[in-house]
Amino acid sequence: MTVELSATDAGSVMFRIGEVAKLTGLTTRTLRYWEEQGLVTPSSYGGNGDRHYSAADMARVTRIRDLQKLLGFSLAEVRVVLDTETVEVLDRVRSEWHSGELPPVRQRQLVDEAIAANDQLLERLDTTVARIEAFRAERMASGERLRARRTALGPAQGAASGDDAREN
Amino acid sequence: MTVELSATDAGSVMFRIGEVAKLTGLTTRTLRYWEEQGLVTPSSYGGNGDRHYSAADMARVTRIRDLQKLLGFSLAEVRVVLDTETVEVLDRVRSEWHSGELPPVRQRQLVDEAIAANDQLLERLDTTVARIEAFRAERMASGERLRARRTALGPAQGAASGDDAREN
DNA sequence: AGAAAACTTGCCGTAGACGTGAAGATGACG
DNA sequence: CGTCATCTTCACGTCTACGGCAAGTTTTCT
Repeated sequence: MTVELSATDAGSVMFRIGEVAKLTGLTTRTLRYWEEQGLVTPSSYGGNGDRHYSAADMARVTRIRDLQKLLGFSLAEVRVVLDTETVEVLDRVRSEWHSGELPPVRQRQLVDEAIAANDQLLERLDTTVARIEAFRAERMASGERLRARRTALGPAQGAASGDDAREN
Repeated sequence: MTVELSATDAGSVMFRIGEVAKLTGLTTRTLRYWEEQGLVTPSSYGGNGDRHYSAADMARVTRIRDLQKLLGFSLAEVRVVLDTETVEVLDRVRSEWHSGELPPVRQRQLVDEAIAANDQLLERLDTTVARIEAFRAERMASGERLRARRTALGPAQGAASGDDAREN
């Protein structure tokens, strides 16, 4: 049960690709593919090139997985979301550490882009929710009709004793 | 603007594949593919084999599209949903035309199955909406922070070439 | 030490959901 | 009657998101 960790980077805990796979329920192939697509890059590599994932990397991996599996985003869409989040983080770091590393014009541009992307995403979310709600309403009505029909069909008799008489 | 309709079937309005494509935003290839996959079959064919879609067929097409695009269902999953809906329709038809064609036990069974499938679908809709709402809340907060940061960065100054007018 | 496990980089394969012509038949129009 | 727009049925091409194998290296276990 010893969790195989490599802690070469300044004492911070690092995971190997196999561990990340097990912990996230993904495959190593998927992780390499995501890296290939520029979605998540391990923060360091070992001598033979083996990947060392930090806790932050892990978080990013699970985030990608959630966006993809829970929200049904394509990897391209995931990329957009992560990019705006990255801008946000970078912006915070920059403003806290030493504001003014890159020209303010560029800063404004980045933030504006992030805002635009975010708004677009929000819009999409709203229309999607609205449509799903409409569909839900339909299904509710459908369920009402079905239940009415069932009560009209007579009392419960589905729980017969063990051996059932097969009808056709 | 003449909508090309073919009304060969007892006066009921029929659409040709191209019209269905335009009205639904799909392609003719997609419609043929769905038919090939047994998802939607035009209720009649012309002499040279051209497809005639009824209004009910159209409804089924848009339903498939919504299930697929809004809820992220695969065509296999769509098939399941449509099957239970078919049961519901059959039940209505049966009860309206001449109730009692097949044994009530079987009727009850069918209705129960439809109810179960419907409830399952509703559950999935709810969890999906819940996830999206949660994500939406995240993004809203993110947007707040981004906007705060932007106002902190100073007034609009994209004066260079005027491609700045991004406002909502 | 030496086997076994885990990792690496290729590179080709696949399933789902269509796209994209090709080649030919049909019906409407001037 | 020729042309044009649509339709038909193959049949191969494409994109996404990986799966899987090979051949080689490194790490870990005993």
